[in-house]
Amino acid sequence: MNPNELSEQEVIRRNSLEELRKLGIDPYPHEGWEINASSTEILANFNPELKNFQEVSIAGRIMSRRIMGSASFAEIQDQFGRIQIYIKRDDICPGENKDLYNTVFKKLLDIGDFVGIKGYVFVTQMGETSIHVQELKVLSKSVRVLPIVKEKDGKLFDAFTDPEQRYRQRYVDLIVNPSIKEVFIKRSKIVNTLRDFYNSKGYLEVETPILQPLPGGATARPFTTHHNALDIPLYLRIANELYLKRLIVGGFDGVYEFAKDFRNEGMDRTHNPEFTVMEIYVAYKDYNWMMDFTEEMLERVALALHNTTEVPLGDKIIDFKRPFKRITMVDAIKEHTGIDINGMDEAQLKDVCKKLHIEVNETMGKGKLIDEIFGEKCESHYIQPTFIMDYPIEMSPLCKKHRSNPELTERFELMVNGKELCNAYTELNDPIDQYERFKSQLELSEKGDDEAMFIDLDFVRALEYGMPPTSGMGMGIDRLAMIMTNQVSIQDVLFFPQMRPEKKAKREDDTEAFQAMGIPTEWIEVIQKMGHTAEGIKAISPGKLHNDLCGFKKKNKLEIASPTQDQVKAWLAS
RNA sequence: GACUCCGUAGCUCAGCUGGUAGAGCAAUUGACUCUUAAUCAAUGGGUCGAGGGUUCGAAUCCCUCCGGGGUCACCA
Repeated sequence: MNPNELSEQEVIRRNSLEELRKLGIDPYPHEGWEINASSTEILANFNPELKNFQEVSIAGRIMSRRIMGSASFAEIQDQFGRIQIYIKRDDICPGENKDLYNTVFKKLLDIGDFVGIKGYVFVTQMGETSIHVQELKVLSKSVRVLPIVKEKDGKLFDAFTDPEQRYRQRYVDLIVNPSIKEVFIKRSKIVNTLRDFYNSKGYLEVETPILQPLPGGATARPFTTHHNALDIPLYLRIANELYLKRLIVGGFDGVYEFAKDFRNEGMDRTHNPEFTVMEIYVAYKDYNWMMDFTEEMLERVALALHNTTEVPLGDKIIDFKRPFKRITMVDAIKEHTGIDINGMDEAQLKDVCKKLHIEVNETMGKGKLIDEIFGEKCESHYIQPTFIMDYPIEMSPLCKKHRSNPELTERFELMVNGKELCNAYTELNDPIDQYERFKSQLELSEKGDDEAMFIDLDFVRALEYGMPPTSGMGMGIDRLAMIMTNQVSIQDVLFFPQMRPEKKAKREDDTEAFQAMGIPTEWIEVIQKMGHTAEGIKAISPGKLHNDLCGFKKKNKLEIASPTQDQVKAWLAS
């Protein structure tokens, strides 16, 4: 069927628009509607003895209707929830004219329409708090049919669960699956809690460029774009680290940013091309201080959301109670493989990898090898929040060398549920060392590592002016939201996860081309309805086209003469 | 990228080893003044994701493509 054609129910709803207008009712009125109560507020606080809520005015979507002759029940859904309304014909139509009830409410309104109602709250014989409607107004008509989800005793019937439709049409998901809203309300609360925490310490929220001439601060493939006036390539940021540290150089002692980062890499349950990262940099601190800070921060978030440090996640409970376990990377590997890699060279590490059945290749240096061992054998074991400390220097070109071991850096990652949640350094502020590190990244890149960092000379210049000792930390907000709201997929904590665009139905108007082929006008119409193009139709066998056309005619009972097989052959031959 | 499963009415789903497309909700018409997955009666609604093949005959079997889910790989 032609996608531009309306379904039966859509036609009916569009007709209702006209019927409403004929009755002098604007289905899309301009003026607002005063709201003095919400569904949840009424349900929580109504008390028949107090006689409160006797003049309520609310607005929302009609989500169900039960019509019984001259009285009806319906459910109205507002921002917070649903409440039942009771409509009696003679109450909303006190005079002779019963159109508002008989025609407008019963026939022209549908599930999904917005209405405003005024009335008083009461409890029905079945014991449900409801609004007795005294005034009803159409606020906005819906001409597309919502999925109908019903619920009884907490059980859902015909739930709207198809992930593709839920993500592509999130608005529908939010309307019919109210629990989805909760996830995003919690996400907002997470961000607010973090922001309040940082502000209470006196740190400054800042904004830094998303369009960057050099994509720095992380190892990842960027999206590339182009600035026309400057005629230069620009990259969407993969991290904001280097800009925030420039601000520390500039004299701010604490800066943070909630940043959308963009990485042109694979997508799966935990990766979306654009995602949100919070990065914070604090002067005169080191990574030990940052571990304490991170613990306090996450404990606060857990308490703000759950009133306890224990957070359910799948079949596990994650406990964010301070302090978290701390272990060095070398000890973590020792713990899970029994092998002490301390002091090993590249060849020895490769042997270890072989013994552990970890694939290696020529481009891998010491750092990468250690990272592989950790990733394969250790990472997934850290379910409860655990700081993994002291990473190999090759993997951390922006991080200060360890104060007691020059092969390591003062870096930690916080593992939760077997995944990285935070990443933090004692920041490298030695400009000479930083330049050398950038240069060795260049060597890695020449060796074939396609995600080694670019040299950012302006950043080195900034460090040359002097940066105070600083510790910085980055945290994936999407991942934090997944943990705190018990979701397994990043798509469930993003309103609009990236999807392949929907295939557009081609609507080419090839009327002239069809005419040139000698096809009669009445059949051109049919061919277009069947979705054929002038080019495409030539690839169809004349026999099949003949059959299809005659079949279409029969099916739709068209009063036009069938073409002969030879005629069809002639059209296609031209 | 590999493997695997899925795509049937507005929605949720049946449809066996090929033989004229089914149900519930929603819709339409009617009944009904406290219902709540309201109920009762009647009615309409589908080129079964797209294209090709096998066959007298394909929603069903085969191939290609499109879209999506899951697992893995790559990637933080």
